[in-house]
Amino acid sequence: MIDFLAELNEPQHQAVTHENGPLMIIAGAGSGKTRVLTYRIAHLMGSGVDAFNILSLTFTNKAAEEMRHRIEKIIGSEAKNLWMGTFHSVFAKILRFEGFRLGYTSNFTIYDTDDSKSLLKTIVKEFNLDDKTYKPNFILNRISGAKNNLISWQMYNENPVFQAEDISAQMPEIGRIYKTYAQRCFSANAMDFDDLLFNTNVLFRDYLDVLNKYQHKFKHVMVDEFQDTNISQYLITRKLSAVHQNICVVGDDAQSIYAFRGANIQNILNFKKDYPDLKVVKLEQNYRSTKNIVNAANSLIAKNKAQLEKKTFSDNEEGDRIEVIKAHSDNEEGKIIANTIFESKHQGLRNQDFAILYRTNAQSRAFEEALRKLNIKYRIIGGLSFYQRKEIKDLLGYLRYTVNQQDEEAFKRIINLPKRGIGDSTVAKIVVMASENQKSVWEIICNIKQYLEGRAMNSIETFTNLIKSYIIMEEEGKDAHTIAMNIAKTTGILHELYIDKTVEGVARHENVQELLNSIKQFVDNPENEDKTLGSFLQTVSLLTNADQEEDGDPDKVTMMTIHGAKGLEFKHVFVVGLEENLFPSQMMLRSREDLEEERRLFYVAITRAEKKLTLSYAEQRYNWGKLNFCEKSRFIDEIDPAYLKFDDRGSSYTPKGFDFESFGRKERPVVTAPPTRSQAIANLKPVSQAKPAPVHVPTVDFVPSDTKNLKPGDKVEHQKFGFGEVKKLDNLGPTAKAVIHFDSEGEKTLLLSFAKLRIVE
DNA sequence: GGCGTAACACTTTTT
DNA sequence: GTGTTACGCC
Repeated sequence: MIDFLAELNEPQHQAVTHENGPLMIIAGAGSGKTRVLTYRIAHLMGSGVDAFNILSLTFTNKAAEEMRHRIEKIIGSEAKNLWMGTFHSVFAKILRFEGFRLGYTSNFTIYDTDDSKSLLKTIVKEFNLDDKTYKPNFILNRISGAKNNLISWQMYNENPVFQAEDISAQMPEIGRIYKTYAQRCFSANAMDFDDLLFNTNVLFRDYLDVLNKYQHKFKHVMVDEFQDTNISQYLITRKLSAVHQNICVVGDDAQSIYAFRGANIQNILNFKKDYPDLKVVKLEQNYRSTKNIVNAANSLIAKNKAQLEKKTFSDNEEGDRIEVIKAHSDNEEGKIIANTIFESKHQGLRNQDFAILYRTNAQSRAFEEALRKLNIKYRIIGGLSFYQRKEIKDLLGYLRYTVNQQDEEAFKRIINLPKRGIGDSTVAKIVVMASENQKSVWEIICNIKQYLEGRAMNSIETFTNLIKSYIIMEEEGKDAHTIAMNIAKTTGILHELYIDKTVEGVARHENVQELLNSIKQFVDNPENEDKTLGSFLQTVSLLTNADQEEDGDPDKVTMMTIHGAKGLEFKHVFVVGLEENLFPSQMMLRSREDLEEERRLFYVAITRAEKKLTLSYAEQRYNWGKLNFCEKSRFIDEIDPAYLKFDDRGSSYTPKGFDFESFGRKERPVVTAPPTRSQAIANLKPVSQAKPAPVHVPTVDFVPSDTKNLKPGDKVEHQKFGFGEVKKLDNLGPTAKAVIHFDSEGEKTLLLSFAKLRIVE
């Protein structure tokens, strides 16, 4: 075996060679953590442990793949058999095999955040609640928090503490929403992200034979980024390693930045209590950054109270002081940083050596524009990912529905797409029918003429026949690419985008082609044994932001949020937007008052830098069309000023060495961006449109905007039927309904979401 | 009933 | 600046 142990320092060596019994590695930033984990697995395999007995949980799928390749280089192709991946992807795989015990089929759908929110929205609407108080984001966070602490909807509704909290938040109905949400997901044969972990816990709790099987399979369990695991994840790993007791966790409490999603720093702090004979190894030497950067980071993190004792240090060169730039505006901030990058390239640095890190995705625009003007190539990680684009989700919707006809979110997305004359009211009727007859939407539309009539029915039959033809292909065992190609063609999605010659239409067509390509790659990849549509979908829905495909040119400036930068390193890092209320974030401070997590986030940002670090802030910033005046972030002042160097360059600053001549005196960007939607519209219409004077229209309180106040006995006015009285309200069904007795028309049942009613005082 | 247009609301971080 | 909803027209 290759002697890779020689190059390790003492604590690293201990961590790698510790074989049996629980182990905790506290790995400071830049301490060679990835190397230790890689070698540790290689060492275990070298001493006779089979690859398929090792489970290694990472934070991104990409990290897992990289590690697998590194191990492969040391130990050989046996590394292919390692179980590696994110918590979500590994346990989704296990649930595919074992989920039938909980009532799911093997091709269950994974709801992403958008699906979850859309489902919550419909539930709120059905309950006739005000969607301004009941915000899907908030409810989802609440439900997610409950699930991550293993609180089922039953437990949630039985516990008066939660109800008291919800009442004080003006949302007493959250318990009921949670219940309905969970039941809907289940009947749609779907799990959201949190369910993947929650259900794994249920599975291991209720089916001891299953637990036993995996306990014996995984002789070694390793968890990377342990500081960012939540209770649910921790319990899974604890159960899995209960037999062999070979659990190895790696983490750094100073880099815990996911408490907002349920990560629990107590996991690290309490780990010792759960494993009394725990061996702890601390990796404290930073090999990544200069002394200046490490010291500055230490001086900042010292302000935090909750942390384990450790002393990180660097034996590297002293390095430059940290530069702090004050800019007049957000756009100027972009220009200055783009210019700095442009100049630094003469000092032998390449694009790929730079990273621009910000707190929120929305901040990327000023930097994009500035970099494009100087013809500097960049890539953005995160933000709206490829798989969140409308055209992609549309095609994926068809794929999902082909695999799982219970998937109502997919149904709602594709039923009238491309337009086939099936409108909202028809869809609403189908949903009502389904719930009244205790059947799934699919069963209704397969026999639609038994239930409803009207001109949309023929379109619905065409639709079901289309889907049926895809299902047959799936049952015949055709691979994912063949089916997806067929769907893209026969639905007309591809054609519709093909004939759309607008800029966006062309881009969308390309995107769909790209998706089809990636499915082809998935099918052609010999490492994927299961080439079915179901298998592809499960992989796709668990891709992380860091898993984005590259276009082959690696020499680009990287832009991303600090959260996305975890585990990465760059020669020169810019941390931008250091303004009070932006970083630390106003939201964070208002909702959780957790300044320490924001500080750790800043710590993570600083420690990404190898040689140089630049901090910047702007005095004014445009946010959603409004100009805001900003103050310098308190975090800059928390760094020991001995490590800082202040610089305020004006907006007239132009980069040295920028050759305007070769650009024809004009800034002529070679990297062209597609015009934005508004630009495209502006190109179509002349600007000379006179705006009509605003007309004052008296507002009328028509339902549904006011349904929350509607109760039996109310006198109402209907636009068409005139005056009447509410007899009965049925808001338990999928669509809220009211039985109203009208003076002229007699009794009528109305779908409230479409009725035009007004409450008469 | 369906579809196009205009006003409206929304901006934390991610699996 | 962008995506969603509501209204009014066909």
